[in-house]
Amino acid sequence: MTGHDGRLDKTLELLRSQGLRMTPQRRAIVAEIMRINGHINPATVARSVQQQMPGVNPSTVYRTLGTLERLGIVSHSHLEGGAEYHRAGEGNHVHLTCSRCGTEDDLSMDESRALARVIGRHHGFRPDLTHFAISGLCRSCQADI
Amino acid sequence: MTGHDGRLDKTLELLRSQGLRMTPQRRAIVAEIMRINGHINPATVARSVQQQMPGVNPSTVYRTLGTLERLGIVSHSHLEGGAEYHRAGEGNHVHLTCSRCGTEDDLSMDESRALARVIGRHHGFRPDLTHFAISGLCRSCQADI
DNA sequence: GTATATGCAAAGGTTTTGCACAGCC
DNA sequence: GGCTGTGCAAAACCTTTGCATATAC
Repeated sequence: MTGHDGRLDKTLELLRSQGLRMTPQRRAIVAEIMRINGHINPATVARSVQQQMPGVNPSTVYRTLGTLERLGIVSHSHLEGGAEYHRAGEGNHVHLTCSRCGTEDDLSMDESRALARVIGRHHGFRPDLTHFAISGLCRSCQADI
Repeated sequence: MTGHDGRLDKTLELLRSQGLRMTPQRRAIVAEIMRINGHINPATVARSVQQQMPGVNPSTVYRTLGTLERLGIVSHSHLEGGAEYHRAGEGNHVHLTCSRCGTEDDLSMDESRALARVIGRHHGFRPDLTHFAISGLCRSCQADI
């Protein structure tokens, strides 16, 4: 059980309670979004929805995602717009980026290993430290808020 | 001190040692890439370079990044091609994505907190668990390799 | 001189926006 | 009927590729 239906129903209810209209397109798009586990890619959602309901325009999907974000149902990370590179030799340690001031910091090798241990413990999941990037607030920005 | 110059010099030396040619454009692009801390976004690099050296074509930047990747100086993560959304309520736990089979898993709240503790310990950095996405290999894909 | 790097142009994909029309309430 | 949501079309942006030209060696 993944809880699709529960969260779908709750979302539709919220939309209605906000006076938003229940069009077939919106219903299909929201259902698809709630069906997905993990990351929600707009273009992918657009393709999936079009398979069961041809003629749904991609712009409708983007607008629906915008609406859901305004309501706090989803949020998005920009990921700076596309593919990203990082220096290869530095992949062994984890990058911390402050989302407020942009400062970059790194975890030491030991800290990175500790982190990988926590992640691997119960899942057997081996994180790729090369692809690690964690955003958050650095110490001084926390103090400023 | 961030070590721009050191890594820039080493990179240029490596390029030369590979018989690659030192054009002004390449020099400017590599310098910009080595100047950046954290993630390197091709389009952003293209814009920065064009500011100091107008007329540099974006395709040159992409090709330079490809060259650097072939030499092992940088590597890239696809990030699935663009902006991504996730359900807001679920931001509290960390997503694990298997880069081989695409399976998605999550850390429990407790595990997420343990992870945040490791990150915060020596840096005072408060990670934004909403924006967390870790790629790696799940247990069964590790076995397959 | 030759092999390589660049610019240019075209094409494919993603995302946004204005406008007219359709359809939910 | 009024207001919202949708489709369509156009445009902006990112990225890749082929080809002719320029240039580092």
